[in-house]
Amino acid sequence: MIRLFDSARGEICELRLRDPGRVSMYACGPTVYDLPHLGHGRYTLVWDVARRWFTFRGLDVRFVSNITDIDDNIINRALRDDTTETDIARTYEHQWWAAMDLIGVARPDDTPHATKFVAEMTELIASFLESGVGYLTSDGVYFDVSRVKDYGLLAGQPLESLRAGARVEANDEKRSPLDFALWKFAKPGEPSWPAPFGDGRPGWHTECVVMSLALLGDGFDLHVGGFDLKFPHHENERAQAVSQGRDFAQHWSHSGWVMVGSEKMSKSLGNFTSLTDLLEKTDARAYRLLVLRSHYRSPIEVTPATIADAERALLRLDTLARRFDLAALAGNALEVATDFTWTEETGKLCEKVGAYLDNDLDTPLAVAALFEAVSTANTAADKGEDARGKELALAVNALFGALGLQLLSSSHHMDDLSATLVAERDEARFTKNWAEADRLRDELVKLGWVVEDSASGTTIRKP
RNA sequence: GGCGGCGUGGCCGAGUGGUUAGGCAGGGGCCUGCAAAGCCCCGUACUCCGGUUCGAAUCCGGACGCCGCCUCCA
Repeated sequence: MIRLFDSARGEICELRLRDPGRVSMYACGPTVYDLPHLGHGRYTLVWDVARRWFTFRGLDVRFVSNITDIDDNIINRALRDDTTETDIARTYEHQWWAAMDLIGVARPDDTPHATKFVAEMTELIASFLESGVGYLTSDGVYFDVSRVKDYGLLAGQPLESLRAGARVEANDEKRSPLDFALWKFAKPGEPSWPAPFGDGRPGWHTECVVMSLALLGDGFDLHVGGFDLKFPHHENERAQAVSQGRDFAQHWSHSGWVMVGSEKMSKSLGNFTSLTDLLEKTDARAYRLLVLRSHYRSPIEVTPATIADAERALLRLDTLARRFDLAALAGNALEVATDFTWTEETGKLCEKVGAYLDNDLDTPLAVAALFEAVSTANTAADKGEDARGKELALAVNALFGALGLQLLSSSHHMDDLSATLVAERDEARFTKNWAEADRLRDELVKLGWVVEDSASGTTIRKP
């Protein structure tokens, strides 16, 4: 049984499935108007891990995550860059997937694009106008939140108190500052789609409710995203669905944000680091390990220091992979080692790690248990229990693999010169010519290698 | 103002009332020709003030500090 904190209920509860054995899961994807930043990296990693874990548990997961390819931000960016909205969306969607591939986030099963669902959106909006839940103003169509009984469910407070805190609204045609745009009429030169109530473009909240219901159907299992989407975005998605008497997501989960110093990283604060930049100078696996080492609902600091810390921890795992000659498991692919054979000892490890992960995706405890198993494996091998060490190492590899973290035994290819030096050093050591052996080691170090000796000879690796 | 969260050893970061979190860094040792890697040992921490309890980092009350949402935001 998988348990997960539910933002609507405010407690950890069982993830109940509409169809036993199958998980339908939706994550709001990016608006493609800029490079993805570390916050995008965090939420995609968190839910990639969840998806992988569900899959490892034998569940058939259908994961849908959209691309918002029409939005005010895209229009503004196109104006700024003196190009078209289509060009901006295409450019940054490409950047998005490139970053996702680098960071090892598996592609969703479906990636609906908002512009491909406009017909469904206008149909929905028309029905809102008909029922009176939606209303026209001079600049678009708005949704009357007072028409939804339990509006504020996700925000955790009633409509009145939300309204009390709302900031002064520029648009005085809205009945309430909490009402949101379903549709925005196009200004001259802006991209627009035809609609009986006036040509224009859909509002963000309408895009996601339409796409999630279209692909996953009413009452799908799990809707996820970053905490900052909980209100108003997710609240508004839900409001639209329930105002039509439709079942929406049965379970809501939100992931914590990335902090910069003591502030949340966000587009509006302008304090973001692009994921693309990070991945250029860092092993992407370090970011995944950093994310895994904290709980998904807690804020994390991503700084050069915390990344370096994760990189050194990763080194310990790669050293294990090298010592036991572990095969690198599939990175971006969602493959699960279903044919893994557990021994009594590794079975217990799997049980322990699994219990942590089943309980609100407690990756920090799971990772701690795996690091303990690394020590156990090394100790076993040190004592000459090679088979036992190997079994443990294989299990650690399989379980990290289930979380999408690849252990690498050789991440760097040895060039001819280095290979020659290694061979010469083996010869020097064999003949106990220590001076020559040390000289050759110095040469290898100068070439950027870390030299390690063992009974079977010299091995080299990058630091 | 409303709602929610956080405050743990040098750093990062878990924590279900009592028994080792884990990682990184640091110190000592084993191993090694010397190293590296690995292994063993070492820190006795929980913002503050009360309270409950045989016993609290963990529960209750209060104080202080910090953060987030209520506006676009993962």
